Order: sequence, then structure tokens, then C-alpha cells
Amino acid sequence: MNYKIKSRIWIEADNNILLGEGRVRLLKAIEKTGSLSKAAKSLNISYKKAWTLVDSVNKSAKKPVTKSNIGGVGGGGAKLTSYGKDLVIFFDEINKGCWKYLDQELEKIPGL
Amino acid sequence: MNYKIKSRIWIEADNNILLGEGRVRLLKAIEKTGSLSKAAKSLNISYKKAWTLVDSVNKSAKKPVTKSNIGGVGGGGAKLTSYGKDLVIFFDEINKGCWKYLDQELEKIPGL
DNA sequence: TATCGTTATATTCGTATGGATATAACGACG
DNA sequence: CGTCGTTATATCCATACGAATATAACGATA
Repeated sequence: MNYKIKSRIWIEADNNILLGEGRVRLLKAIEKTGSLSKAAKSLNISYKKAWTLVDSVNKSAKKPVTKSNIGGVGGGGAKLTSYGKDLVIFFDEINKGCWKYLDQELEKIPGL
Repeated sequence: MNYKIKSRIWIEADNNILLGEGRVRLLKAIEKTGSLSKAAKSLNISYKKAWTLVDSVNKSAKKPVTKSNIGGVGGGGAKLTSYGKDLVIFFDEINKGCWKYLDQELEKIPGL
């Protein structure tokens, strides 16, 4: 039997979730596709879920994380603000560091 | 707005969860009360949920984590094996270390 | 052998979560 | 001004999960 240690981390602002792994994954997909609906498709989640998540992120953040346009050529779109891009980068770094720490610690358990 | 970083960690053995925060909380309650039903009550979870969790823990572990007696004086009871006690201790240490790491990292984010 | 409180398990039911669906509003552009 | 694909939202439904409930099995003890 081969044991693995896993984790989920998230950042809360008074009981509202600002960022978590799913939200960051979604923000990255928005950055890549330039659209919330395309991002949702690429992650195989419903548009509704994606929209709800982004809405919640923006409501929990001090400054806007995404900027969306309705109408116009191509129907509109969504992209990350520079603040949003920074948040994604910081979150990813913390998350990777966390995984590294946990893997190290798991090794230390004798006879697991 | 005051941001907090939170986490959940768990240990898996080929897609089965061995330990997580809830399971460890339950194991501690078993250790304290000497009974699965009392442990469930003390944590405000149903006996069924507690039983399912403990069953899953034991099925995922190499060696028994709890030892239960059916019948006899007091109806029986459950307690942790020494292996189970060790697991709880290791898990707690890793978890605390993880929290500490995350809190440190959150401080480093400028302008959050 | 009757009692007792526990483990061990099945079954039913309510609820909450997400998925699917529908639709209004929008604005650039031809 | 019609078209287009998107954002933004509401509504309905299925499915999964936990809560509640019921009950059999058990063994030490009086």
C-alpha cells in the first residue's frame, strides 16, 4: 500500500471564500481563454457554477479580480485584472510550498 | 477585511482515505470516551457516520487502528491500538506544521 | 438465563448541491 | 438595425449525502 498526503487550501475573508484550488483553476482558465463560458467548458463545469464562483471571488476581494465585457464583437468576454493575476501567482506558490512540506513530512512517519 | 488561510489535509491509500481531520477528531474522541457511540455523541455526529468512518479507516490501514469489543459489561467499547495512537500524533504534528507554514506565507502577500 | 449498553448493519427520508435548461441584456460591427 | 456570442440570472430536477430510525448480535455479570 502506497500512502499519499493531499491537501486543500483556501483563503477566507470573514466566512466568504476568496480563493481555493477550484477558483484559481477557473481564474487561470479565464486568463487562457479570455471568456468565462469557454473557461467553464475547458474545465468541464457548468457555466452557472463558473459564474457563481467568479461572482463570489469578486465579492470577497477588496479589488476586482476579473473584468468582464457584455456584448460587442464576439459577444464580450472576461479577463483577469492585474490584481487577479497576482493573486493566482501567490496562491500557486503557497500551494506548491504546502505540497512540498507535506510530502517531506509524510516521509518522516516510520512504519506507515 | 481580514483574510485567513485555511487547509484540510488527508492521507490516502490508493484512493481510500486513511486519515483526515474529521477521522482524527473521531479517533481522539474514541480514545477519550472508550466507546464509539459516546465518541459520536460528543462530536455531535450520528453513530452511523462515526461507524462508517472508523470502518473506512481500518480498511485503509495496514494494521488495525481501533479495537472494539461487543457485549460484556457496559455493552462493550472501542479503543485505539498503539498504532492508532501513533497515527493520531503524527497527523496532528503534520497538520500543525502545515498551519504554521500557511500563516507565515499569507503574511508575505503584499497588499492582500 | 435475563439484563444491559454497545457494536454492527440495513432502510427510509429530507435536504442541499450541482446540472441542465431557458432567457434577457448587451454592444461592436457589417 | 439585425446578427452574434457572451454575461448574467432564474427555475427546475436529479442525485448524493447525512440524519433518523430500527434491529440483530454479542458477552460479562448478577
